[in-house]
Parts: sequence; C-alpha cells; structure tokens
Amino acid sequence: MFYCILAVNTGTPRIKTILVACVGMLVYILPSLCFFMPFRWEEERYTDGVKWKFLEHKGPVFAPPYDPLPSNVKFYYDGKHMKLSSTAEEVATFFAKMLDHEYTTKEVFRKNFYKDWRKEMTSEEKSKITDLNKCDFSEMSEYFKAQSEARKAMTKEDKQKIKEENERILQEYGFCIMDNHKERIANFRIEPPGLFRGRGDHPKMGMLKRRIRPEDIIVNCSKDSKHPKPPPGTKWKEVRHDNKVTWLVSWTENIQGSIKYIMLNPSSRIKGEKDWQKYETARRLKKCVERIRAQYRDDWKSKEMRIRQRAVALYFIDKLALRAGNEKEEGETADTVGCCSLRVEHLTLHQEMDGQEYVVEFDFLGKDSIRYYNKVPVEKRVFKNLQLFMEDKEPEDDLFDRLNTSILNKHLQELMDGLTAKVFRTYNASITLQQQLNEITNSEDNVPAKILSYNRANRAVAILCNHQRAPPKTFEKSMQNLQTKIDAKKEQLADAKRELKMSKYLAVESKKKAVQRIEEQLMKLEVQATDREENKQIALGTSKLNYLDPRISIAWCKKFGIPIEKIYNKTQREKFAWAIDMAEKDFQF
DNA sequence: AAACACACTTAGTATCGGATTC
DNA sequence: GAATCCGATACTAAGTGTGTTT
Repeated sequence: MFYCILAVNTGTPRIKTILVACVGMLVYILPSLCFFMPFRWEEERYTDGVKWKFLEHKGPVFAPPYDPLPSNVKFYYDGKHMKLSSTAEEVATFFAKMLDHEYTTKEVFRKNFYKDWRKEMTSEEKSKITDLNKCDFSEMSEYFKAQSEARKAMTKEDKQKIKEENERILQEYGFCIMDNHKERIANFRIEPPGLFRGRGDHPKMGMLKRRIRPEDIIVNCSKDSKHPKPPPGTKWKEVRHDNKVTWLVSWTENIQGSIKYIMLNPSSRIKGEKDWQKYETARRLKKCVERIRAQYRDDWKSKEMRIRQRAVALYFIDKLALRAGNEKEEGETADTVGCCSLRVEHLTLHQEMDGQEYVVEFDFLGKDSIRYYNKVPVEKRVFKNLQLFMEDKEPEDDLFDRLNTSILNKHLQELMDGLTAKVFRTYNASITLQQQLNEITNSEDNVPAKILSYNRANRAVAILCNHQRAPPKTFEKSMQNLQTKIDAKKEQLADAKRELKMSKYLAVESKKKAVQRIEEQLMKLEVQATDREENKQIALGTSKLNYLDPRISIAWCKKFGIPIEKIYNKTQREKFAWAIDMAEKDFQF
C-alpha cells in the first residue's frame, strides 16, 4: 500500500498530472486500487549506475542440513555391507538419487563423481572403496523412491501443513524492500549440494556441488537497513553496501568458479525497467537497420579480411538471429558455438542444392547444446567470402579467424549507441511477431482462431530463434486423447443437428443454440489440436518471455478484443505489468 | 590485447499441484 | 478416490557483454 502513495509523490508524471491527482486520491480512499498504479515506471531513474538508495532483506534460506539414512538402509561394497561416514554417505545419496537417470551410466559422470566422492571419504573408506563398479547404492535408491511415494500419500492435513510452512518462509524471506517498493525475490533459496548436471557433453558432469555455508555468503544491502542475521553461531563472509549492483546475496560456486546471485523477480521495478529499456534499444535499431544492412553488404567487398569477416558474421546474426558466440575455455564446458565462434566443420557450402544457388548448410550445437540445423540460400558475395574464409583450413579451425565478439560489438557500438549483437535477436524476433500478426490476423475470426493466429506468429519467432524442445514423452498419447474428444464432439454435433431437424416446430430456437454451442466447442478443440501438433518440437515460452516486446501482444489484444489472460498467464502479466500499463491499441513495434 | 572478474539475461528441464478423467 | 494430465513454477546452467587487470 505505502509504496503506491510514495510512487505518486515521487513520480515524475509527464502529461498525466491531472490523472495522477485523481488516482492519487483514489489510492488514499481505496487501498485495493493499488495495483492500478501505473506510474511506477515513470519514477525518476538514477544516473551514473546507481541502482537503488535503500535495500533491506532477510538474507538467503539455506539448504536443510544432511539427514542421515536410517540404519536399515545399507550400502554394499563388493557385496558386503559397509557403514559410511556421514559425509561420504551424503555424497553417496546424491548418486543413489540419480541411479535411474542415464547420467549415471556415462563414463565422464562416473569418473568425476568417483573422484569427488573419494575426497569426502575417511582414509579408511578410501582404502576400502577402490572401484565404483563394486558399489551398490540400490537400497538407498529404493529408500528414496519409497520416501517420495510416502510424500505423495500423505494426508491432506499434513500436506496443508507443509504448504503453510512454505508460505511462511516465502513471506519471511521471499520479499525485500528496494527503495519504496516491496519486491518479490526470484531465488531466495541457496542451491542445495548435489552432483553437477551439465547440459550436453559436459566435461564436468558428476562433480560434487558443495554445500554453501553462511561463511561463503556475501550480503548486499544498504547501510541504513536492518542487516540480515546469519544463522546462530555463524558469520557472513562479508556484508557490503554496493548500490551500483542489483543483487542481494552472492556466493562463488565450486564447479566453474563462477559467481551466483540472489536477485529480484521479473515483476520488480528494477527488472521491468531494464526489460523496457532492452526493447527501446531494439526499436532504435529498427530506425537504422537498413543503413547498417547497406553498410555490411558493402563491407563484403572490403579489401580487408577482418572487415569481410565482420560483415559476413553480422549478416548471419541479422538474417538468422544467431547468438554472438563468445570464446569459451576448452575443456571447461560443453563444446558449443555461436556466430563468432563457428568453425569450418559447422558449415557445408553447396554451389547448388534443391534447385537453389549458393546454399549454406549449418550444423552445430548452440547454447544448451541444442542443435542448430539450417539450409540457407545466401547472396553470391557471401558465398564467395565463405569459400575464402574456409580455404586452407582444417575442420576444427575458426571460420572467422580475424573476428571475435569484442571486435564485433565495438563495431556495432560505433553504428548505434547501445548496439550489441544480441540486440539483433531481440529486434528480429519482435519485428517478426509484429509483421506476422499484422499479416495473418483475421478480424472476422472468433477468439480461438485469432489465438491460433497469435500462436502461429509466436511460432515463427521461436523457429527463427531455434527454440526447440524434446517432444513431450506423452505427446502422441495426448494427441490421441484430443482426437478422441474431437470424434466424440462430432458425434454430439450430429445428434444435435438431427434433433434440430426433427423438432421443426418445438423448441427450435433452443435446439439451434445447442447446435451452435457444440459447433463452437468442436472448433475450439480442432484449433487446439492444430496448435498442439504444430508445437510438437517448438517451445514458445522463451521467445515470449525474453524476445517479444510485450507491448506488441498487448496492443494486439486490445485491437482485437482478446482478453490479455488468453495470451499471458498470471506470472507473465506480472512480469509485463509495465507494458500492460503503457501499451495503447495502436502501438507498433 | 589477452585474461580475468563480474553482473546480468536467456534457457531447457524437473517438479509441483490443481484440474480432469476414470 | 485414485490416476492422469498439463500448465505453472522452481531450478540452475549457460549464455552475453562490460570493465579491469596483467
């Protein structure tokens, strides 16, 4: 409540002064109208990198301490029962919990696990346990399965108790005060210890992710706030007051040595403003993209190799929405690439293919080891350049040997203030949605059909950005179920029509209505089936959440009378509150 | 200019929990 | 009332990009 009033008082409303006064009064009179407060996003913003003036929070929630196994759950080595020390046992349970997973059969995973497990053993255990293959974790594994069954079978009351306890923790630790707002924290729980599961072919899979203690934690808050207290008998590593950053808590993780953070929820002011800013940058690119395109096309002819490489890479980033492709330390992570780090082996050139000239075939693993496979006809000049870049190189050599993301981004910065490689992805995603919506929405359609059009526009973006997913395990089944429903509905419709025909004089109107209703239901089901089928291997969520200017979707909803809830669920509406507040029906990206 | 440190966004998948079906 | 389904949410890995140090 209080922040709304403050928002009114400290805001910098532009042309809405009169409205502010009115809403301000309403806020005093009707506290429930608080969510109505649109002016948060127009509060004064800080300059020179200051992110906040006041920050208060309760610190993180730590993982529960290790709960040793009951004595009847045994570990066997070489067929013989062996009582493990608590520390070694804990690490063993991590492995036991994953026994059903394919991971535990992989050589790298087993090797890494075994190595880290040994570090946690007593010297006696170390001398006894010399071969992972002789370890029998099956009783542990069964025990955890039973536990999870027991949890499912708990009484309603017990489940309710747990729910209430979680809610209490959320209320206590899940929020902070940043400046005048109470904000939701995204991840207030410290990651529990366990075995690292990288994605793809990760060289560190199976390594032990160690337990994080208060002594590992750096707390960030404002000096004049109530500082979070470490658990009794412990100390924080450090308490600092850095208002040039947005995080509340950080620690260093032991697998890659990188820093992990606790930050605010996407619904927060600080994230919302950043998000808005991101789309505004992309809209500025829209204004000069043709100039930039003309420039890189020109640069394909440059005398300098580094400029040609830069120009071809930028063309890929623009046309194909590839990621920038930073260098990665070899052997530390899975072997994945983006544009600048493409290697010769990732491209195949086809002078002619399927009746098209100058086709480039891409095949590489991108972020999260998701495969990017695409055959793209390109301009002759690009093709000739690629031939040149690939000349006299080994498959594992860099395609763009005179280029990296730093060089590329420096160049982009000169073309437009704030321009980096990733802005092209945002820009191309959003402009594609806008164009698709303009093109395929039919104002005559009913609501479900319009939503199908929306999802198709969204899908075009997801395909551009290569947002794939493994088809859900139950995909075929769920399609069948839907088809069964459709068949049933068809029969129902036939019945209803028959009835209508027979009742020429009696209750015709209500029968007509019934037919109409069933027809609508049938159509809804059919649309749903089409949507699901087309979505089999495409994930819409990522682009919706990270690449599409929400104002496009909101304006579209307003223009065509679609309730926003049909497009954005509750969380998404919270994240995009800034856009819901500001987008008018004629907004165009 | 390479290496490093840091902060922050983007990403797919596992799990949860409420709705629906049997 | 159990089983199943499915969207929402939690989780945390894996990127991008900037600024500093060597």
